[in-house]
Amino acid sequence: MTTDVNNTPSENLEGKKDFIREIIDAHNASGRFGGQVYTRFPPEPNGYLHIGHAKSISLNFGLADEYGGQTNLRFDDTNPTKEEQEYIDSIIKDVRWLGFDWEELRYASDYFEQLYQWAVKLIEQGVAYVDDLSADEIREHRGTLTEPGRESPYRNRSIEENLDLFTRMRAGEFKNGAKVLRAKIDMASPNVNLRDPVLYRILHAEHPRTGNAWCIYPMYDWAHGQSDSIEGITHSICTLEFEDHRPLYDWFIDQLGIHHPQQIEFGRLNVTYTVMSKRKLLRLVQEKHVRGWDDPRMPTLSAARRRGVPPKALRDFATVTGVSKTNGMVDMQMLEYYIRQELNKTVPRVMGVLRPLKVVLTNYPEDLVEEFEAQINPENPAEGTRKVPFSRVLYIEQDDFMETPPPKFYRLSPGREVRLRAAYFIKCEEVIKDADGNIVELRCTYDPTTRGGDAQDGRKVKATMHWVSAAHAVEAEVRLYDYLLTIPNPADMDENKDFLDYINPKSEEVIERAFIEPSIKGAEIGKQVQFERLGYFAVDSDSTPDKLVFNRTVTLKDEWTKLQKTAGAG
RNA sequence: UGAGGGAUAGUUCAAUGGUAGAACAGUGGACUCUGGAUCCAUUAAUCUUGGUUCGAAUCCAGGUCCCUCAGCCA
Repeated sequence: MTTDVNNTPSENLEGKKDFIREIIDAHNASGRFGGQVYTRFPPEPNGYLHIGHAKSISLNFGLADEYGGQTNLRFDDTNPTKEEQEYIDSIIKDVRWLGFDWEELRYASDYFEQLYQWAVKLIEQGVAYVDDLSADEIREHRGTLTEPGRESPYRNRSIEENLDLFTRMRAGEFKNGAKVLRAKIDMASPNVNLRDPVLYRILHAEHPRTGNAWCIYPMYDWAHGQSDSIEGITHSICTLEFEDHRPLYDWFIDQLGIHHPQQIEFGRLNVTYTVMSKRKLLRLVQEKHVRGWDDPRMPTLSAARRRGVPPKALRDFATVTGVSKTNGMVDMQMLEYYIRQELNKTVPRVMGVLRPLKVVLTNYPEDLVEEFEAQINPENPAEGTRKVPFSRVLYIEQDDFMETPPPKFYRLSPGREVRLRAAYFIKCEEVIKDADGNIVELRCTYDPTTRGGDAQDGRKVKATMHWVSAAHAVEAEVRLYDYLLTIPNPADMDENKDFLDYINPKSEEVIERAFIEPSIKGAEIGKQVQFERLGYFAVDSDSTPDKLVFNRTVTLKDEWTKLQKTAGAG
């Protein structure tokens, strides 16, 4: 049922059980569900899945897998005014991409008829009634957190009248908001969810799946538990904010006398420097602060895929952050660690120069072109080598040269010798500047005896740098991504500011003309590589046959940048 | 001020009456044809006050702080 989920860190967490697994063990010990574990992932199709969902998905599918059970994907599509087919499609795609496959694909809307019949049953049992109060009046009657509510004047209608009215609600006799069906529980309950919750509202709206078959739609509380029950779910895992709903979840199921799943709540996963609420993500998209749901800066799964994040990194991240009853804020660097870990093992190396500085090797023959063998992945030599052409005119990274090098700068500077990866040692002899004093070219010499990068005399060099042959380089656009926000926790912003005020202006930087070694030619959309010394990159969907576009998935860890930052701060 | 939850290194999790540990982050070092990777070392925590106990992060009592709930959203 699950696929491609081996070798997750959970293997290293053996013996450590979180509270959910302990509950399941207890159920298995008592025989409550006959040893069965059947879970479900129940998104509402009103937006794209994000990293927080990845945790819920991994948990639900992972649990079932561990206990030899099954998991359904179920769309909680009970509110047609907010839901769209586009979201259904993207969710299906994202769950698959994450590496999971479901036992059954279901929709809450599959159960509309059954839910309706059960509502009728509740009316017949005298525990549900049609209320004519307006939304405002209902709110007013509900009381407050500290004061009990008051009963609706329509609360004690006869069963016959309720049945008649409910039938006519379904038949479309009433306008939106004219009536609702409510459960008759306790208007004085200290838990406001039990103060006669609404079961059905009238919504003359077209549903993505049921079209115009219905004009009354069940509320979450009425639909969710019963849907779980129908599917034979044993453990209904949801987030903390539903704790107060559990008594209601249990109440409905007990009234109906049907299979009773156990609702279990766990803490949401938040990550620093981004936002995770659907409302905020929707604003980012609608107000065009990003280019779409899959803009690589977004925390959505489709954005992660586009940016080049391997699904295994997300799964490992979900596993290692654990499950508890605290709503935590995990450091984005934790996620980045798992992204790097996975990509380092699996992705080929390539040399690419983002900000080119021309280097002319004055003692290298004009027309000579050599080809060097460079390892595809030093982590896995079995992958072999690739050929990289070398010639008299090269590009190196501007950052790799300093005319007056500060302490601890190991790279190229006048008179200093460095290694060009897999090629030769070169030495900087002369710096060429334009009229404004900008460095435009370096004149260097190479040492032919260091061919392949090894010095015969055993002399050492402090830096090995990436490079690209000017005549052979492939031009590409490269998009560098940084954190979406300038502050780790959006909750820490000034009260009179909006989270949009904290969008990182450098969250995206576009380099129009970068130079990549020719082996990159023909790379397909989605192809992941490491640009040596720079980071991991993936070919973006904006690429065309004529022009490659790369997204930086994540940088490499970088001691030098860190040194500069700490020096700048001090 | 009603109800329901929560509080352990900077962060996320362990420890379930018996030596407070891991991962990420940080720091120092080794190694290196990626200032990458890897390896080694290291800094760093039980919200608070009492109580029970030979022994408390864990049990009990009081306090403090944080989160969620008053949609015809989910």
